Amino acid sequence: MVATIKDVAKEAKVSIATVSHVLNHTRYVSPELVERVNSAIEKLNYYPNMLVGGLRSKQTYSIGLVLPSISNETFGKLAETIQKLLLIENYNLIVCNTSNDYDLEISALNTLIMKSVDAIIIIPSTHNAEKIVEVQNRGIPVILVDRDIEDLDASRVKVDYKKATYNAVNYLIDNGHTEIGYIDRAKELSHSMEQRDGYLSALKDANIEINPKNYIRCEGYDYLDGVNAIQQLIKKNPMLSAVLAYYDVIALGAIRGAVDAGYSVPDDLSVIGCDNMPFTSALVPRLTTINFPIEEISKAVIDLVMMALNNSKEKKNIIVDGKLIVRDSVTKPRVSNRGL
Amino acid sequence: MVATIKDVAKEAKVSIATVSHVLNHTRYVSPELVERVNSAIEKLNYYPNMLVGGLRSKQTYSIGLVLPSISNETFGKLAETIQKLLLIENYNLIVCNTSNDYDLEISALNTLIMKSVDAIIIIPSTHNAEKIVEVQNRGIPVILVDRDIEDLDASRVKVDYKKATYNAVNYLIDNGHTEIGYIDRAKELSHSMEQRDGYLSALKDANIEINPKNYIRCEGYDYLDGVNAIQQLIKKNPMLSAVLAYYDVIALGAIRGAVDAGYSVPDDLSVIGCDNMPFTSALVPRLTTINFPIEEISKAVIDLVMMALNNSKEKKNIIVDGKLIVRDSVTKPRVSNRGL
DNA sequence: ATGAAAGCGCTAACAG
DNA sequence: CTGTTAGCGCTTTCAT
Repeated sequence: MVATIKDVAKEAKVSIATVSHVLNHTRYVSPELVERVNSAIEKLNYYPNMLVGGLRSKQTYSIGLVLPSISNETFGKLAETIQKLLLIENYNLIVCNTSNDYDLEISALNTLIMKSVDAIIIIPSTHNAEKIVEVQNRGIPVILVDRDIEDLDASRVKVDYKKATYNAVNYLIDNGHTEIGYIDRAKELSHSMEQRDGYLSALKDANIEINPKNYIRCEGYDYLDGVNAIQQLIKKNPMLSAVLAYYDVIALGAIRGAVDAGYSVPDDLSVIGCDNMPFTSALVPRLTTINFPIEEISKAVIDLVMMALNNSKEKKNIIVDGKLIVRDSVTKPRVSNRGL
Repeated sequence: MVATIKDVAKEAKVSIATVSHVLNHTRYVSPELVERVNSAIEKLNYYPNMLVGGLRSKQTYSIGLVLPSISNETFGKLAETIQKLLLIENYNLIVCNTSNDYDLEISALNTLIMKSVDAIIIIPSTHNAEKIVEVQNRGIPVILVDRDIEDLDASRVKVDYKKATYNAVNYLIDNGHTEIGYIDRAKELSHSMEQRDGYLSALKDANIEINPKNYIRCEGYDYLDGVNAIQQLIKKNPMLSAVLAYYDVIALGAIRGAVDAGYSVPDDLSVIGCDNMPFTSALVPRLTTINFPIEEISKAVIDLVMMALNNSKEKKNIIVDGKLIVRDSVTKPRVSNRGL
């Protein structure tokens, strides 16, 4: 039915070894034979089966990508960028969603093991390194992205969230804000700790007292969670003049919630988001946000993957900057509370 | 290094056939042997290699998904939903982006052939059926989603865009609008034609004269393209009181562009989008938009894939509704132009 | 410079 | 009820 290497060999009147070598440029073949093989391939419409390559304990040219969700625009874009770069190197991507669920993460990892992927890129959903270590022990290199797992001997690419958040809060302080809220994620992940760290350090360095009423944790990733969070925050501290959200969609919800509560944004409430998602620059007001440098991260990931694929045992830590994108959602507070 | 079926057989002191049958429940094996095999599997941490199954010309349990982009939130969500449903049936998804480019689509299809996928789900980027027919001829079933290719003998899942757009325009007419703009995509795809058809039919059925000044084609998928489009449209026809955009992000841009031009939305300009992307319900004003029923489409796709995988030669056409989600971005025009 | 043939890990037909 | 064995399509040694 579908042509195999045997058919090509027969058609070209050569051995299958010759066909294989023509396909892979893996030893000298005389021009005439190359020509005959290529015609046969074309005539029979032959495509080599990539899976068997993997059988001979070689590469499968598949890379696994495990992440919480690709329907999140940021992660979707990341997946797409990584895929495009990988394609250049002739690798394919098998994407697995975990929905931030550890069991799903394990089953994703198991699937990728069974699919004999050459490497796994993962945005982990927990701190649990056990399964990842098992994967590594099978000889599959693992690259960690965006979120960290301590004590794991793996290459990583991360955003310097502490610095990014520190800068963002500082920007609010420079604008005269002192009652600065922070909407944090409910789940305790490495980057949340870093971000919180940046928030607290910035306040501390500016000698602003830390007010627990300005801090809230937010359950989900839907804008309604942001609506809810900001309204609670406002209730707890009516003096609140600025707020930082861990995710642009939450910031969007915060704006919506503030508007619904009769606030004007940014005049009554300045808002900063995180991720620089495409829609943020179109909002009214345009959202000031922390950039998530997708291209830079993707390139770094590819570098690390290729390094691992070249059997380098070396591990590398790449840190990228999350710059503040200044737009229109931050102004000076109506009445400066500084010193009150 | 990594355990194979042989190692398991040796460890369990049975034949590899028995191990295989225990793994696949494909013939009776006595409880004692099952027990021994399972212990051996656990002890050796054995995972079957899914790729070899495909070698024996069986299934690979991989399905290909070819679409323009997963960083588009709608397609990303679609990919994720399809993947989740497929996972229940024990299939994995290999996602390929085409960026609406035919050459990339071809190379994606070639890759999927070489990866021996069991079926291909595709949102095509052209009307060209040639490569798809080749794929089918290799025995790989193809399911078309969202966009159509005429004269192709394949199963399909589509939104009734004509009806959806007809309804949306009718809703504007019912609200008293007569100068209704339409921002169309530049690329001529099946669904654009259907949408334009719906737009024109609705106007015609309401005896509203078709005004070419109300129609514009828009190059890209960025919100700035929407900004640009609406500003041109306003310039061409200052009487414009409502506009329909082919994509929520373009609608977002249209709002932004209208606001920048001194319009108030919806008071001066009513706007309807398309896709019901998550951010639309958080916008100020909340966007009225045509729903893209992701769950329903995904389920239909899975049904068709499973049907094809069961060797059914039957082809099926599934049409789903794109309902109008009424929110706050449409009002009656300030001054009704009806009859002017 | 090319071919023959041994496997890669597994399934399934065949044997007992 | 279980084991033996012939391949699946290809890569790679070994031989020529």
